[in-house]
Amino acid sequence: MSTEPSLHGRRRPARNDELLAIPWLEVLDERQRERVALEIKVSDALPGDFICRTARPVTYWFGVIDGLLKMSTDNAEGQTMTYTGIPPGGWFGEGTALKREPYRYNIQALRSSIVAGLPVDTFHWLLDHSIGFNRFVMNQINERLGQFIAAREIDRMNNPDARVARSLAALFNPVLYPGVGELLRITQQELAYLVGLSRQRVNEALNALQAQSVIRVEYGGLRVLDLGALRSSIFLKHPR
DNA sequence: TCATTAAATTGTT
DNA sequence: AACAATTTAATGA
Repeated sequence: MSTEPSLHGRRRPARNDELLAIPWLEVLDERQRERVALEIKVSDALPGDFICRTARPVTYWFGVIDGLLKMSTDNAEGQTMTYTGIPPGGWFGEGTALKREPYRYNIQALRSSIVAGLPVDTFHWLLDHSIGFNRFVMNQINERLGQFIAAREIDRMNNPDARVARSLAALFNPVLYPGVGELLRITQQELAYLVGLSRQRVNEALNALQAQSVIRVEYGGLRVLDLGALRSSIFLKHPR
């Protein structure tokens, strides 16, 4: 418990290029889009900054414009458990926003990030007035359910290469994280934090995946070549 | 814009 | 965990 990190950077209106990075804006009609765009707030988060914390009241529905966040929680023994990373294009917290309950997770920036927030009242207004928005949120929740089931599977795998592969596949999910595209900006150290392995082991796994032409390792990021293979882990037998 | 230097990231033991 | 090698970012003329 040293220095308390700031809750977030100062909030400001969203710039135009930042609005373009918000996937659900395009399902709204012009009137709704114009109204909502004015209410979206954006903040720059530095590594370690909290976007939201457990037990705090809901203020916003959040989305990642750029950067990388992690979702975690502290258990009774005081240990931090990391659940997932959130790359660009990802929106989260709709569960708590829907119920107007306190946040159940900590969301922290893993690197310098740009985070957008839609006030909960506006979130509810959209639910009441836009069918497209409802469809987006429903689709989002459904897709995440699939991810959590996959995450349980990942946790039970003992093969580190498989864990890295499946965790990567989750981050490359085009529905949940449309801002990622082909190239995921993430360092091997950051990925190691998310997967729960050492950087060395992650490096080894990544090179194995690269050798199978499933991904390409780049400086400061990873490029998917075969998302299906990443998901199914068919390459895991060591063909030598 | 280019060259130099510092910082970040990766590869390896 | 330590260290060398490589890549990018920052600086200043």
